[in-house]
Amino acid sequence: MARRPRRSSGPLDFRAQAILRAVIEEYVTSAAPVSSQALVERYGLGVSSATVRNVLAELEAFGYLTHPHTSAGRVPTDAGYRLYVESIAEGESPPPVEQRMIRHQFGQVEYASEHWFRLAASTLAGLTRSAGLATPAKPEAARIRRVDLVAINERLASLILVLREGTIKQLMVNLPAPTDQADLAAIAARLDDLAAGLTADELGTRLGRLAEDAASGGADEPRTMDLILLVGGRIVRTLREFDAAVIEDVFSDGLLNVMEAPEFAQSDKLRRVFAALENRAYLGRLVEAVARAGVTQVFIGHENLPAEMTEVSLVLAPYGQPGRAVGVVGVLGPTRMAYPHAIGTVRFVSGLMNELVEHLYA
Amino acid sequence: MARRPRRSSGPLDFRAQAILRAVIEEYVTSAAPVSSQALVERYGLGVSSATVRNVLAELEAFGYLTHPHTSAGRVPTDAGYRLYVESIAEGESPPPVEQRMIRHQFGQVEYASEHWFRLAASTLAGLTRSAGLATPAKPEAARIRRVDLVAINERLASLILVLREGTIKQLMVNLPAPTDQADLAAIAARLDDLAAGLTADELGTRLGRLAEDAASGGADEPRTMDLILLVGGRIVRTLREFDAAVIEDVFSDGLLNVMEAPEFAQSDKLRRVFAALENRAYLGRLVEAVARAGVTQVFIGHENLPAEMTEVSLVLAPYGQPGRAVGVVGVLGPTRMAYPHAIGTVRFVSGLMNELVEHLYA
DNA sequence: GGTTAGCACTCACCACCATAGAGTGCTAAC
DNA sequence: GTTAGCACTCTATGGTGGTGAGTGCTAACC
Repeated sequence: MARRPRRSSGPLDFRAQAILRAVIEEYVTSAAPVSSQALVERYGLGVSSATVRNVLAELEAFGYLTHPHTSAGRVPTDAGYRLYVESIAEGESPPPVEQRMIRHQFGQVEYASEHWFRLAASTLAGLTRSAGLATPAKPEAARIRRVDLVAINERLASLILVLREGTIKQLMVNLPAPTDQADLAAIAARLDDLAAGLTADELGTRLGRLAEDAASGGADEPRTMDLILLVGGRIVRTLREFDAAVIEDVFSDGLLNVMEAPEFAQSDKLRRVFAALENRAYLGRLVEAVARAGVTQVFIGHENLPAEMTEVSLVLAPYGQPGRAVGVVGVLGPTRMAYPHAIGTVRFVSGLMNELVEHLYA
Repeated sequence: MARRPRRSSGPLDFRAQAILRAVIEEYVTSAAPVSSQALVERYGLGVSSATVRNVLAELEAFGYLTHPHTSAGRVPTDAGYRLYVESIAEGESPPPVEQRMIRHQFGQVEYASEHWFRLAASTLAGLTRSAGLATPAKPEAARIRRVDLVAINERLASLILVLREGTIKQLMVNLPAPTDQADLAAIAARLDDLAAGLTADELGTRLGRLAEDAASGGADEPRTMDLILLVGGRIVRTLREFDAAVIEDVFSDGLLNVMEAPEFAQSDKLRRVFAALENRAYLGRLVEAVARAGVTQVFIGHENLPAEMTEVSLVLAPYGQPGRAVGVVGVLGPTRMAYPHAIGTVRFVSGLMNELVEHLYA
């Protein structure tokens, strides 16, 4: 039931928007319902508390605010936060001093390694006092750069796949018959030739053809050929799994920051937040959505479908090169979050990651 | 202040021990202070509640039990749990059906991969309804099995180290001058020759000698030699770091199980448990102690020094081959834990991991 | 028309008290 | 050494009244 639009063409006049903004900013710092008087005192609104009350009632009618109970102040709803967030697009970037410090820290760290993503997560956590999240950049369809086989013992070998972006997959292969390092090296060389530059599907078809040739009496010894097909099959399967996996890993840091927020003083809420963070499947889906969309997104409270996440918000930004490899960085905090600061910080870090990733494709 | 030892030579007579055991077992299931009457009703003690009360008072004087307040039942102290744990050495292994199921699950999983340790952690978590922990087996001094270099772009290469046990280390190397894959392959081959089978220290001295030879006019082109020394140095450093790291990774699962325990209903306690689990440094130290000692150990409440951990207990068991590679599996739960079950389960899983690891050295 | 002072009303919060019940410690009898 | 019995202690529960914050509404004001 929409009601009395007033004074301006939009559903919400300018003053109402300013007051909504004030309520949110006050609530973000105080964590307590905001009264009309507090708004008049702390924000130069130039009207009396009675007038503010009228506007607050209006904002509540539109669904942007609520009331815990009759004699309490106002609290923003998810819709209120949403409206607010839409109005701040860019956010507040960290001050230049901090930007330099962060750049410096990234310079200190092993390039493109796990440490990189841990650092991104912990930087975000530190700057926003929320939980920081970071996922490695992942290509859409992995391409093989190098195949290697190392004998662990005569029935067990370690298969090493280097992908185009430098990531590595390793797995153990049980050998059907005792095989020494020399034989393995030969097989690895064949596979390296065969697979270099290919995706899972391309390698799959090429192996298929090879198998046909072999059946009609190819050049190779049958035992060698069997091994090539065996290991090749494993490679294809591993790559397919990797491609299918939404997001390989979500590094997180600073969960304790979130848990210290007063809204999680009741232990069941605390538990739910924790469960939300553990639920990597869902987190992965959000992350994927952001990676696909290619723009910074904010998920607020109930917009994050699972029940555990209704009291938290996420700010996620993609980085990397669309079509080649994309990762996501972001923060997770209580819905009562300093959005401009969070958005600005996440954008800055994603920009930084962007620059850094470029070198991988230079 | 020790007091009135009675009836038997030891500080605690047989009946007192039985009652202590009963208190603990009752408390473990009920999570509430145990009254003298509950003990008489549920455990066939053959005496009246008044007699039990006398014994309880005695046990309290010895420090094995406490009182939350005058009119409450008894609760075991850490010392009480300790005495109890000392008396159950072996613990209760899982029933054969479950043992078979677990073995089967391990069979389904990628050999010696990350999944292995995740599975160990989640199996332990599931069986004990606590948090499960597992660390990969880590050698005392890593030995190189294989060195490889893959060009990412002309100024950036991926350095791949395969260690003797099949674990892999990967790092990025910035190249001082543009270098193509062919040159890299040559350098990698030289390093592979040079480093195979060596530890960090051994490789370090060998590189030192090489540098001397080169200074006095060696066979190689100086640019090649520089690169070999550069990359060689990185290898030595990486290996040293790896050796120094107490424990590479602690996989954990089922933290939510622990958080659901009623003793963590207050959110600050919950937070502390969570902080304890996050504090990998300390967990690492305990794990290392167990790896060194080579036997299953139980850490109870205050015995786990940091303040966050005073309300949790750990059961940790080593696996692997002493002197070659050792890892640790275990569980973390509230001090009010079903110790016999936890100990038995942890021992079973560590035994299983032992068997599995043996294949790596077969 | 919008704005504002004033006031009645609502409701969470707190302190206070009384009661009930659980479980002990002690004493005296067995 | 054991036990029945009882006084005692302390928590937990629920009800009560007062306080204060903050609203919503009305009527006057500009």
